[in-house]
Amino acid sequence: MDETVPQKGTVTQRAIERIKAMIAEGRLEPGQRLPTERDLAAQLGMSRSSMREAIRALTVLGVLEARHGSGIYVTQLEAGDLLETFGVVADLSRGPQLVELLEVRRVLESTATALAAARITADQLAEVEKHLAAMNATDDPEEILAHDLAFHRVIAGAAGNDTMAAILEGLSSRTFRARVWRGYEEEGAFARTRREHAAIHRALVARDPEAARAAAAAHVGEVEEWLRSQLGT
Amino acid sequence: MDETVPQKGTVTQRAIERIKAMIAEGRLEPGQRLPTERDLAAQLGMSRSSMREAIRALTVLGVLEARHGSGIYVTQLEAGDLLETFGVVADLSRGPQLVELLEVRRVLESTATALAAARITADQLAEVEKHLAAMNATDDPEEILAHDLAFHRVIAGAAGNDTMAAILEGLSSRTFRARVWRGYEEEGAFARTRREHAAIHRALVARDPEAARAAAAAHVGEVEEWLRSQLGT
DNA sequence: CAGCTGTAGTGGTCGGACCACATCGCTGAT
DNA sequence: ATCAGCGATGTGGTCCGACCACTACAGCTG
Repeated sequence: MDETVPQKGTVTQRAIERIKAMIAEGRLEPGQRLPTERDLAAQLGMSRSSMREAIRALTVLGVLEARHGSGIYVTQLEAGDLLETFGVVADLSRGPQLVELLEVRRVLESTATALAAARITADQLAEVEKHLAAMNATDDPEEILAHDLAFHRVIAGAAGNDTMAAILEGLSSRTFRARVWRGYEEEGAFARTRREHAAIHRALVARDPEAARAAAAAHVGEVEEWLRSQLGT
Repeated sequence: MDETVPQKGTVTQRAIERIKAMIAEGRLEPGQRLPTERDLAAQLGMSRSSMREAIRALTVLGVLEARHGSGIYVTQLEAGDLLETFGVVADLSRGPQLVELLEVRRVLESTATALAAARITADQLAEVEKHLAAMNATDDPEEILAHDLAFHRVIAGAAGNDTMAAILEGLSSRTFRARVWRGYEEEGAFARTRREHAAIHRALVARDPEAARAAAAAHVGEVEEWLRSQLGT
């Protein structure tokens, strides 16, 4: 009788599934250290090369973390770890897909902002105001963009849903915003952006979720509409 | 003078960035075939092993597709390709993070259902009804789950935003639903689920976005609340 | 012309070697 | 006895070369 299980897919793919399964079944806890690459390969009856490819793939997915000279560890499996790859989607999307992505962001960002209006603490609100002021105090597009991102990041964080915040972080990834930003700024959109941010801030101060939701939706919607018009060219 | 660029991170990591950049810059179009592993490795001045790890990682991310004996190709970079990995998040999330994930799903699902109410075609509506009927005609949990998933999939597809549909697909991934489903069914929740699905269907037929949004939000919210109560144990 | 076949080229797997780095125990001076 | 310094060990990172499995296509065969 042959005990060799039916080979489905590539060896590396099987290794990925096996490791994922071990984590899903709780046999590997977050933060725990895995056996060495050499041992793992031996356990699953494959070469170290194939096992390394599996580990590399899971590392990129944010499931594992390899520390040179120390070992391989399971990440904390928190939202930030696993959703980091979400940025790749934003980076590689083009044309109509960017609009769809922005539409998703509008939905999530407006919800997050509404939640934040109800839950934001005084400290967090102070941080929001810090970035708002910094944004209005300079004309350097790079700096404005940085504070713009931080502005929304603090708000998303105040919404109390780390998963949602992590997704929004990915949707607002550096290159994504930078690409849209380039042409956007040359239409005097800065002034409008500042007004919109001010409106969001007002709603947060007033602790008015509905106003916050509307302001955030309008804010993202502006960019969305602009991008949509660009595609029609 | 040394021409060797400053080595940042691992060789494999650099290869991943380089290939991603090539795609982002449009030097590699969707569907296009890449040079062979051996050539790519030579071009970037690294070993085939390291290049293979990079390719494997991008394959898992849904950016590349390797066809044994044929070559390596860029995927269509559509929502479905890139967001397939989103299922991993759902598979490996536990406890409070599952609730957060469900909260995100509630937001997106309700929006998608509202959009569907305005845009769904007769054919799509017929498909929805097919799964609704099949779902009510059996008591086999497995089959019910399958039609449940299909029910929501058709609706998400009718919303007209493939990106949103792909994310929802990941959030409703098989194992994710199966895990929640297990205990959920033993509380007579089937009857309630059927009522909720009927409500969603009614809203779609009436082409009433607001009713659809409310019905979908309530539907997901029910599961969300149940899961939240389970964690309190 | 259709079908088969052989062959070159591709990704998939393997094993081994060596390098770079982290860790920890040992050494030896204080 | 304490602790700074150092060296051995083990780990992931990289490279190489070989071979296997599969695809694609040119060329042959009927």
